[in-house]
Amino acid sequence: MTHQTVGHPGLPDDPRAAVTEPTPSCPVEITLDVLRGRWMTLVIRELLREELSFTELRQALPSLSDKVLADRLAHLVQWGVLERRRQPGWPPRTQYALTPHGRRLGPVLQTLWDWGNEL
Amino acid sequence: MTHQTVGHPGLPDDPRAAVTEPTPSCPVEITLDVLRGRWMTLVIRELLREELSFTELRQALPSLSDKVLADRLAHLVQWGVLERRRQPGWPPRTQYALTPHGRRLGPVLQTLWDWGNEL
DNA sequence: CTGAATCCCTGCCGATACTG
DNA sequence: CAGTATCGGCAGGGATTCAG
Repeated sequence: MTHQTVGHPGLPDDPRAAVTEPTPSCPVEITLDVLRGRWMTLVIRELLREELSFTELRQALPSLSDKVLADRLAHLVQWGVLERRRQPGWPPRTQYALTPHGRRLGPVLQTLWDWGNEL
Repeated sequence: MTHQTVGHPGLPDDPRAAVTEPTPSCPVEITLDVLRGRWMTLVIRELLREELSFTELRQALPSLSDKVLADRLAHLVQWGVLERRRQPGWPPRTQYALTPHGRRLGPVLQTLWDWGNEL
């Protein structure tokens, strides 16, 4: 963390903390964008336990459709949260594993859990 | 926090941490629901600085429309994040201030900032 | 097995106009 | 001043079908 402004304790001393409209360069927006969308946190939770294949994820989250699962995984790969490893041979198999950056979402989700669990 | 499960380190030992589909009772979903929607984090940021009236918020976030601002404020009041205080007399004036629970969103936003700022 | 393509439905968000 | 009412555009998400 950088140091705090004197006038606004608790807010980062960064120009992006002073924007007056939503912008993709704001770190808070970035994180919320990674987490955005139904099923997203559950997919991440499953992969925090262990790396899984497409089908294993489907079995873990039976009500999640193929299309949405593929969307979520592609989204996370694009953000550098997930690594996708195709296995050669037949039948095809693709393993999904969190990157180091992705694994650091664990504490973030814990923070969200704790606040939501308050009161 | 409660203690951790042995088999799944880093995940809360709570039935709600094992759900297989999105549910409103999950604390993570609760927090993300509070934070959901465009402009929401900026509105909260403004109120973390100091309590403000409707018009002061409009001035702080000029591109935010009346309707959406009213929606966001009502949403936050309903979640117990904001307290709404009507001043008697004319012209009408309504002050919005974070509750203690709402003020604890400061560290949550900081966590989101830090992760999004990584790399 | 691991997706991509398509269709449809819903809910969000913005703009505008209006009221106590 | 502090909202509400109404409308329309657009993107998200689910079901189904098809392909490498």
